[in-house]
Amino acid sequence: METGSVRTSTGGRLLDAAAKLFWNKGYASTTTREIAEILGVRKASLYHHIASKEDLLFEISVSSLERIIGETQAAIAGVDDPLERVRMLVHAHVASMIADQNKHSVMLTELRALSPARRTQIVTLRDEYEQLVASVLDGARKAGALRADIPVKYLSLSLLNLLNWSIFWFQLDGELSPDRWADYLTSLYLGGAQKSAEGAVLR
Amino acid sequence: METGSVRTSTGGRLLDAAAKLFWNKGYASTTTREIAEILGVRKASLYHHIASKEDLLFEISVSSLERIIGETQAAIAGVDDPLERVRMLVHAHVASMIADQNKHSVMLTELRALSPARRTQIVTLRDEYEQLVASVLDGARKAGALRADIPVKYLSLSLLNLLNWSIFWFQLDGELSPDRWADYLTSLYLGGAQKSAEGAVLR
DNA sequence: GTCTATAGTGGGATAGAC
DNA sequence: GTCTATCCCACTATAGAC
Repeated sequence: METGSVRTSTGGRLLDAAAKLFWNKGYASTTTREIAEILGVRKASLYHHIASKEDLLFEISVSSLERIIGETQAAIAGVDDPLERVRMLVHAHVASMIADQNKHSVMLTELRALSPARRTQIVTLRDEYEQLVASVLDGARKAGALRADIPVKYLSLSLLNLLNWSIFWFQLDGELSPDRWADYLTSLYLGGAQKSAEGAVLR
Repeated sequence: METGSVRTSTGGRLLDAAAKLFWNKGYASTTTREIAEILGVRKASLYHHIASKEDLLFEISVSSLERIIGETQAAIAGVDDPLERVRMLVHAHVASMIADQNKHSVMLTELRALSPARRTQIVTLRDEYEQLVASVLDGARKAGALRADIPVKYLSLSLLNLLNWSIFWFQLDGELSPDRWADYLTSLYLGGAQKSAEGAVLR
């Protein structure tokens, strides 16, 4: 986790502070002064830890994606039942996303602000994750557990829409726990919203 | 449509040009000079048509929401069957969204950049639309067509996630037509991804 | 590792001629 | 309705002391 860069106290808090501001105000509208204020230092001091503001956005994006990829892979490792793999994936995605809500939101919405070279790196990581999701679904489809009349590509994009964009309204302090939301999502995604699906795959 | 403000040639193209740039680069990173360049004028000339850059973002958001509200209401008016109303809503939403892709994307992602007073106005319009969706779903649920084991609030948020965030990867020139995507979405949302749903509500 | 001070740039918006 | 010229401001990043 900490390999490759020194993480002092200020350095460690830097990413979280930046993610919070980038998410609340947007990357371009957040000033280095505001980030420094949260950390209790002057803005010039930031440049001892980073080379540029864009570094922060890049590291936030990488960190968010590596976490979600790692935790999702871990959750489905060793699980054989095709539909159970889907359930595990949904739960891991929701949990990881909510544990890292600011970073994840920023990664999803601020890709445009990165330089082309770094944007490519993030897109590659995203593709890697989308491939993981698609392969879980494709496995379930090949096992006869998922419908075959809609291309896996769109089954996959739909699940990602449901998963990713929950983050914009999900409130940790609300009445809904991450696990319960993951249950709703799984049941709805697999069983549908129709009456006949009532109780489907809800545990 | 044109009531309340004069829409000269430059004025009319202004919103579209701004929406395109705001979507490609983000609101904060788009300069008035770039907008002017597209229109073939100097940036000072923009201020004959608008009072501020923020005006553009506000008008884009209002225009996008009024369109989607209007077209969705029109699509379900006079339709009685509860599930058919859901289908109509999905088709109208997808069509309207894609016809106005830049504006709609900007409305969804740049809310933060508006001043509090104007943000409130946009949030009110969004709430109005979400109420419309929730009421269609609630009608179907009360008619016994939708499951009752998941609160309508979450049935509604899930459908909005599926609908709204398609816009970020949907390509009009791709192999998928808006109507076909709406069919997939309807079938998936109502019937689910499981094998047993195969062919569900697909026309 | 943090500070003060400032360089250097580019932004939104305005003045006033045409 | 568009232009040139410019104001004023805030930003990122750097220099160099401590």
